[in-house]
Amino acid sequence: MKTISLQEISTALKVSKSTISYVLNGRGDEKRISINTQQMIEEYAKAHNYKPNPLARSLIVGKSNMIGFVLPNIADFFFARITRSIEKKAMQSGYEVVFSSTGEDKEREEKSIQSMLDRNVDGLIIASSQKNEKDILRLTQNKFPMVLIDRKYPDISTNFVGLNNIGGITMLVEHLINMGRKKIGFVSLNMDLLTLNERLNSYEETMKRNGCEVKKGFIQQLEYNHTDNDMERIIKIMLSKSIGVEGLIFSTQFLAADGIRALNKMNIKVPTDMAVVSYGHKNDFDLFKVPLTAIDFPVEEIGEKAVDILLENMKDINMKKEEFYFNTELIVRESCGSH
Amino acid sequence: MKTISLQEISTALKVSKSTISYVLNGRGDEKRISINTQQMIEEYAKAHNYKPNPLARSLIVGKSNMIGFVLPNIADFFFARITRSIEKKAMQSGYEVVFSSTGEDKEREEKSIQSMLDRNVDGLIIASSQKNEKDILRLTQNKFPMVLIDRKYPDISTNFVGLNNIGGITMLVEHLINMGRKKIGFVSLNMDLLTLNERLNSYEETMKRNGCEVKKGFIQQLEYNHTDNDMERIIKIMLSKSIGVEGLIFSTQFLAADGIRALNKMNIKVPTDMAVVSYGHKNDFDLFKVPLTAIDFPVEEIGEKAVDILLENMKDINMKKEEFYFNTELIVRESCGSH
DNA sequence: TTGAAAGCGCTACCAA
DNA sequence: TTGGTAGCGCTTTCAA
Repeated sequence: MKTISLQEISTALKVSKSTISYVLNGRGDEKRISINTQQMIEEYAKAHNYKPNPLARSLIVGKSNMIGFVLPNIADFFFARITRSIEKKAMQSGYEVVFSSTGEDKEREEKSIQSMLDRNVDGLIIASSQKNEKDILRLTQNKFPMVLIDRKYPDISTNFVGLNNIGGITMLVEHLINMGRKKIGFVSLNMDLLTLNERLNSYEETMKRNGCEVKKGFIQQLEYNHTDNDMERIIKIMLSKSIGVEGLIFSTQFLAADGIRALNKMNIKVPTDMAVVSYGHKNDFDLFKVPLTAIDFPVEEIGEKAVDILLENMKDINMKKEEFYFNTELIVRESCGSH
Repeated sequence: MKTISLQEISTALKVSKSTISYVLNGRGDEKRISINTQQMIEEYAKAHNYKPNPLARSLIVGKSNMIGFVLPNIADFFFARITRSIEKKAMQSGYEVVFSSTGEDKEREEKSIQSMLDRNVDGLIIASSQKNEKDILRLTQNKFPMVLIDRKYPDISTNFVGLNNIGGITMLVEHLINMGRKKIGFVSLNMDLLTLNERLNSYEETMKRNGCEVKKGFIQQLEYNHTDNDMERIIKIMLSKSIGVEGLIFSTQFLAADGIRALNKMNIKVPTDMAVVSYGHKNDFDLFKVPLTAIDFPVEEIGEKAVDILLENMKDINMKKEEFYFNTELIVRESCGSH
């Protein structure tokens, strides 16, 4: 299990540790170590499969070759895909990734960040709970290399990679209107996330701009941990005579799937009785009873871009903050009627 | 960014580092440090939010409070869910998790394992590529705490948590037979994984046991990175007159979704023209055009059980190897006809 | 009841 | 061109 240490190869080769360290760190020429010793050392190291102890090294140089990724939940497919792309991209530059799920909890997010800092990560990618202004501010002020993804703090200027929510929702609303629906409901989560708020605001604005009234009851917000019953309840409300919604926008792909499940159970015909669209895409939307029209967006790309910016930031502590928004794409299927 | 160090609190309090270390590690009474100094130290530490540097500590004690999880791909929903459950369970015992995706690649798996070992992880959970016998053997021989999940080496005795594949496939075959289908095809991946082989063998045995012939062409294996066309091609083959399959078992949930996609495209009616079942479940199978009958299994539980066994193993290096198989559950929907 | 000092494995400075 | 040595922040042995 143990790997050979600098000390051991030093005594074996009768060469000082420092010399070996220089050579193995590619500073042999710079330090003008003779070509012979260099070769000897390198051969021995390779032959004995020497790997420097990253802990010892990290302790002294203050770096770790690790990037930390703090996210709400690794079991969320959206974040799992981002994680993979971060990992891939980071690996290409010789970095490893440590991650930690926070469950949208402030304390756990604080702990995760601190723990990664303690482990000397060289940079941080954070999909924050948006309840942890303190740490984000602290990191920013200390010029610690960091990029936020998906979740942003409006009052703090940071690197950020996210989605063009406004464009996406606009497409959705206008698609529904084009399909002849004017009374459009909006189902979201009651979490205070900027990304969700942007979607809601964009819905309201686009409705107004198109001369569609947003009646009381058109907007419904569910708990993050809602049940099937909760979903049925709010759909029932929106279908009631006084409200009479004819089209439904779900603000996340998970809500959309839950919504379809409820509609099926309540025997409400899509798209005849109710047109449905989803902000966010799932792999099997095309296989649904009524294939679902949805906004898709680049997921892997978010992670890749975040790593790009982070690496830049690691090179240049004082770099200008960069914000990047990916555009979304409307995938039209059959859930709003024939097209 | 920097946190206070032992040295700093030592000079501030005029107490030696060792004393402080003892107290802060809960060995104050054992070392018979006076209650006064103990209190003083603890208060000061709390007030200044002292956190021992995990790197320095790890370097000396050879432990890290981290569990390593090596897996094929974090973007695979199955593994993402397991990762989350491992993380949750580990956290309850004060451990953090580092993970690494290997992409089913032997070299990358070796590297990941070595890197985790170098970082002094206290134990390893591995969903191996099954191409890395060498490391698994080495770890076993060195009595390094480890548990394998999902992927197993038949020739090496290790801790293991997996699925009762045989039971699951048996249910699937017999369900199809009960629904009146005798000519049943089996679609799998051409990867040499024990878990996949078990499913294939179980299919053949159950067919035989029930007096159903497994004709040439009944068994089809696709590349891991197959295209939609590949899937259509093999379905076409199985549907050809000479073979004439009436029911299809897909050996993973991903294959099943791809298969349904192909059947839809080819305009083959499920279940009339073709009954379909999936070994493995996806969240939205119930929302499909024809809700899909599938084998479901506990996913989170695999991770939890793995952590349980690993913690045991970390406590007792010489513990008897434990193998655990979770039973699967048949969820009957409509893809094999009315029930 | 407490402290001094060694040492984990490495890097980096200063000497030689 | 190379080596000695200090020190990263901590734990642990031995001495006081």
